[in-house]
Order: sequence, then C-alpha cells, then structure tokens
Amino acid sequence: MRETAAAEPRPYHHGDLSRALIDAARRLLESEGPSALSLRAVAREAGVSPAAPYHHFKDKGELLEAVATEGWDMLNDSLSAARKSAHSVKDKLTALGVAYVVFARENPSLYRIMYDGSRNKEELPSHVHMEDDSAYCQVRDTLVEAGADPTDEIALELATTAAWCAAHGLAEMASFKQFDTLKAALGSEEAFLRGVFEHMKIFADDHGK
Amino acid sequence: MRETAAAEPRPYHHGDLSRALIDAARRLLESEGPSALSLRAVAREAGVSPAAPYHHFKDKGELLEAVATEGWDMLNDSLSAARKSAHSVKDKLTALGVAYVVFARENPSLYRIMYDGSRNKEELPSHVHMEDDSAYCQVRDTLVEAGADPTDEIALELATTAAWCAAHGLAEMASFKQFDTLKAALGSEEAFLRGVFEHMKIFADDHGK
DNA sequence: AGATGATCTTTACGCCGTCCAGATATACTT
DNA sequence: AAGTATATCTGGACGGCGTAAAGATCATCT
Repeated sequence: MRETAAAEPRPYHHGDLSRALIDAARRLLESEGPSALSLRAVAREAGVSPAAPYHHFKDKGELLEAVATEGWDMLNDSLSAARKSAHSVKDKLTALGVAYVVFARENPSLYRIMYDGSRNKEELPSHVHMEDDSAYCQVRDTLVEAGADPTDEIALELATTAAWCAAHGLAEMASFKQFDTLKAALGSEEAFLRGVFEHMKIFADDHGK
Repeated sequence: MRETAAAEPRPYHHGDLSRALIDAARRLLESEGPSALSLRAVAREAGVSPAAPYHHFKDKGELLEAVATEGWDMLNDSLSAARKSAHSVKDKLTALGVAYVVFARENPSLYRIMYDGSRNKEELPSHVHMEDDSAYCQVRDTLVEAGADPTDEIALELATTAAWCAAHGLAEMASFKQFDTLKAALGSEEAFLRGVFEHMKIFADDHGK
C-alpha cells in the first residue's frame, strides 16, 4: 500500500473507513441510483471486502442512516441559506418551500434514502425535528417572523406541520411526468412550485367568491 | 378468442394464478409488511414454485404494479364515498383530504407499494390522474363545486396539485411518532388531520394580522 | 519485545430474482 | 379420436445479496 511519512493520524489499516464508506455510498447513489446501493457494492466502491463495513456499522440500515443524516444536514443548510436570501418577510416561507423542493429535485436518490429511513422507523431524525436550526424549527421560526402567534403553541405546530407536509408532498409530486405540461405552461419549474404553494390556501379559503 | 360453452372457464392447472398471486401478495403485505414481500415468498404463499409467477408477470415489478393498481382503485373508491358523505360543500374538500390520509394510515404497506411504483416510473398511474372518477379528477371536481373557477385551467390544475400534495405529504407525516403528542393534545387523529388542513392557507395568508 | 485488541479478509450460509430445460395438462386441428 | 401445438407449472442452477464466524494483520500499550 501507500506508506506515508506519519504526518497525519492514519488510524489502523484503511484510514477512517466509515467516512470512506459513506462517501462511496453517496457516489454510488448519484451514479447508479438507490436500487444499486447494496452493502457489497459500497464496500466494492470503497475497495474493501464485503464484511469490512460491519466493523463500523451494525448493519446496512445503519450505514444508510449515516448517509441520510448527512442528507438532512445538507437540507438544513439549504433552508438556512434560502431563509437568509429571501427579500421580503412575506416571501420567506415560500422561499423555504421552494428551497426544500429544489433540494429534493437536485438530490432525488439521497432524498429517497432520507425518507425511506424515516418511514421504516416511523419518525424523523431528532436533529431534523427537535434541535435548534433544524429544518423543522426553521420553518416554525419563519412562520413566527411572518406573523404567526408564538403563544398559541398548538396552532404553531399545526401550521409548521402543514408547511412541512406541503413541501414534502410537492417534492415527491414534482418529479412526476404528469406535471411537465403544467411546468411548461408556467415557463419554469420554480414558477410551478410557487404556483402550487400559492394555492395551498384552498383548504381554508372560499375561493375568491 | 374464447368460444367454449363451459360454465366456469378454469384455465389450465391452477385456476387464475395471477389473481391468486396478487391476493397472496396482499396477504403477505398486511401480515409481514413490505420488506417481506419477495417474489419467492408470494409464490410460496400461493402454493406454487418460485418460477411460476413468470408465466403471468414479466418480473417482480410487474406483480407489485398489479398490487398497486388495486390499491389505487381502492383509494378512488374511498374518495368517492367520502365525497358523497360530506355534509356541506365547504367541508367536502377537507373530507376528501381526511379520507385520503385515513386510507394511507389504514393500508400503510399498500400505500407504500403504490408510491414506490410511481416513484420508480416517475409518474402516477394514468387511471389515477387522467380517467374520469380517478382520485385526481375527483379532487378537481370537488374544487369546482367549492367555487373554483373552472375556466382558468392552469389555476385549477395548480389548486388540484396543491390539494394532492397536501394530502400525500400529510399521509406520510401522520405516521411519524413526532406528532403523537400533538394528536393527543387535539384529542384524536382526525382532529389533527383537520387541524393541519386548516393551516394549509399559511402560504398565502397574512396570518390573521 | 510481547501482548492486546481493533481492523480487515476469507469463507460460508441462506435467501433473493431470474433463467432454462423438462414435465404436464389443456386447446386446436384434422 | 388422435396427434400436435401451446400454455402452464416444476426443478435445478447461477450470480448477487446481507450477514455471521474464524483467521490474519497491524497500531498501540505496557
């Protein structure tokens, strides 16, 4: 192998294999899609034997969980950026929603891994829902900035949940070919996304009459 | 093609194996969950050899597609029923949304198969989106009944999409443990669902100020 | 230097999706 | 009615999968 001059702390044989495995998984995910993401393929991509990952992850699920965690972190960052770059307060929430869907559209395989894990455990990762600066809390804080009453906790949670559901639902729908003509009619995908978000009031509205 | 005067057309050996396979798959899906749904397990459950399904379905995906199709039909029916049983016109759309989520919550494994197939093909089955009395069209028609302008096609499509996204997003979220306390605070899951739907206006609203 | 223990490889097991070569039972032709 | 064609099912095989157990390798600690 490659003999280094002991400048960097190279642990044991490989040198942070768990990191390498997560990266290999991400690489495979982008190039081959979620269905090609077998434990053996990841090990192959990382250049180790099929059993090597078991010294760093309890099983395949735990590796995917690690990949998903990094995905959620990326999503958190995307939302932070969108929140800062929004011009008006009124537009901030929609900007968050658009950023959410754009992230899902740009990282479709990763997004699927993220939610597959959550569906299996029947809960979102805690650092998405509970911790400060988590995606969920950013939505909630933005709602308060936009004028929601922070003292009515239940209403605030419901509204945050509503926004999250809307974004996730749209993120999954937006990849369906059925909406291609609608996107074309509106000129761009973003216009489509904003258009849908604008109509989210339908459930409480009297439809302009 | 078939000109026989036989009372019961019993084809060949088994007698409608494709029907039996779909039923076996549904049975396994309910008892063991989606991860236990292997082609071999389905064949085992139906009492045939592992290769028998290949005379009725091109591959595993085509079997799952057939299962999903029946799921979509069930959903269509659920929505029809909900639409008829809603009291006020104003409540009809929310009733549809609640019925959608309730269906997903009562058939979680089936719902997953339905959307897994759609995600892979990147489109919804046509009999869900295009045909008359499809789930999608029912939502659209209900919107018109509730006062949406049927001549503004683009706005109508956007609104229908918004409603669909909201329902799907909520259907997936509603199974997450994070919302248990909120459901408890509101007294029932349906109250939670209605509460979320009521807040769907957030994207276009000034939040009561 | 020698022991220790973490890391990695080799090998193996059972399950999976799928294909192929036969066996079998129905349908079609005459 | 007989014989052939055809649709249906079985049995066996192949490679890939997730994972467990046992042996090899190598950094670290005495």
